[in-house]
Amino acid sequence: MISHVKVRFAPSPTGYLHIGGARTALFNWLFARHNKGVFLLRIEDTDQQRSTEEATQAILDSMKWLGLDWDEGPYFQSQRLPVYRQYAEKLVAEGKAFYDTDAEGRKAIRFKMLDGVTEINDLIHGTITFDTSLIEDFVILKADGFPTYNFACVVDDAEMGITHIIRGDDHISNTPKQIGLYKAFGFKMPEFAHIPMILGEDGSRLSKRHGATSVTEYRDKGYLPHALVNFLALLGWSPGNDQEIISIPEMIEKFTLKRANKTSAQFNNIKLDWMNGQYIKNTPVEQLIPQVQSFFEKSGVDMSKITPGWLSDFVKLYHERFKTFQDLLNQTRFFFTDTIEYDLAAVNKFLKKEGVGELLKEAYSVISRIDTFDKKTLEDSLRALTEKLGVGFSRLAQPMRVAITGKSVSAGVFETMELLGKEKNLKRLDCAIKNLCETSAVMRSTAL
RNA sequence: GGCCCCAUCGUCUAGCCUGGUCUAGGACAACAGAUUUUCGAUCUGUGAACUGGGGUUCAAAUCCCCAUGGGGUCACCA
Repeated sequence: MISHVKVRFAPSPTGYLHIGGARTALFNWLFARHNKGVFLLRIEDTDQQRSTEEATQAILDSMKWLGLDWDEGPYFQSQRLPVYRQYAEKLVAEGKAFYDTDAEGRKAIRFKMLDGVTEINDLIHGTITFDTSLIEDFVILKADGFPTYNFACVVDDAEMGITHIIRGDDHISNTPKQIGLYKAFGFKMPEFAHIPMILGEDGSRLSKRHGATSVTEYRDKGYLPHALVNFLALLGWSPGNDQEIISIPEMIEKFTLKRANKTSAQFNNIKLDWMNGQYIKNTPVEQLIPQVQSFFEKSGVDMSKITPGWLSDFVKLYHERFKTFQDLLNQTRFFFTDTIEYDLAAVNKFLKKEGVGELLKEAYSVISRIDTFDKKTLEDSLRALTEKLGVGFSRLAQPMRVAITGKSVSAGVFETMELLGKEKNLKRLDCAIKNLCETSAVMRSTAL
């Protein structure tokens, strides 16, 4: 454990919190918690054009949803303008910075970059060397009175006592400028740790065209926050063994920068889905129920007639079979609507077969006579039927599944039928029979 | 283009610092088989990588150099 650790996450509120930012925040948080240090949040809103309050809110919401609680802040740089001005003027007074007017007539303060060699002792990369004569005198205070990123960042990190700067390695090239500032002020130098970026699934920089890239999108698609955190933690860090599912306390206990990677990682939705499925399985049904309820409601499903008992059976039946709440909804829409979508391939493969219509008619009459409509009775009577007719049970089960769910893939057919209820089962069977027996038309989306 | 960073299965990674135990381990995905009323569920299994070239060394995935490839950055954006 390193003593007196203080780290920060310092996003700029120009958009939602994306996956890469979330990972940076997570590493800082984990580092702070592991070392019993302080995690601070600072909003770098020095771009008057692009900063928005909605973005700030979205970032805060995302952090909370992920469970990344901060101990200090959020501080807003826009509220510290006099501080930056004062520091900038100090440099001017000492001859380390100067006023400069550009071609457009804007007057700003520039920092005099000293020529020489600057070394960064990066905790992840080791020594990185820069020739500072290649770096121009950069603006530290803009014409609008706002500081630039490099300046505000250094002033704040120093004033706020940040000991370790953990950030994306796209900031490596900013570091010599910031070190120049630290030296000019005589500030105590922090440690730097530049973690690799997260790339899109095709290996290029993460952007909107990669689909979901923001934390809120994953939340809205029905992912569990702990699963996302677990997945993100493993992107660029490893506990050192073969463990894939790691609890937050365990992550905190094992997190060290020494085990952080240098290589950028490609995001992989498929693995995230698998991981989320693992977390779903490990979550007790009782906890899942309210989450399913609210996700379905938000998605426009009419849950008003759903009883607690039914919902409980429903979640139990699908517990091992869904990866995200959105996935669950996609799999089970046929329960909640009278207009089901038939999968054409499934219809052709199982319904449009010789003798299926007759078989379904027999099943229909058996089912219509069942009074106690539960899976046990259904199984007993339907199996008895196929035995009587001398056909394998799957000859009946498959067409029935398609007729009832519209798909060839579903949970157990009896459990599904029980949950769906007698009336709807009969309606859907009837519809299938009619389509098969009375017309040769292809079933598509059929209103029941 | 200048400067900087990086380089192990398709993907995430272990191993690298402290060369030998690596005929390179795990996970996701893929594929095959099993099971089952179906499956995107479950179980079992298979294929799959040290970017290339030089060194150093008895010995290199591990250390050094070069090449190549990928990424980042060069704003009064952050």
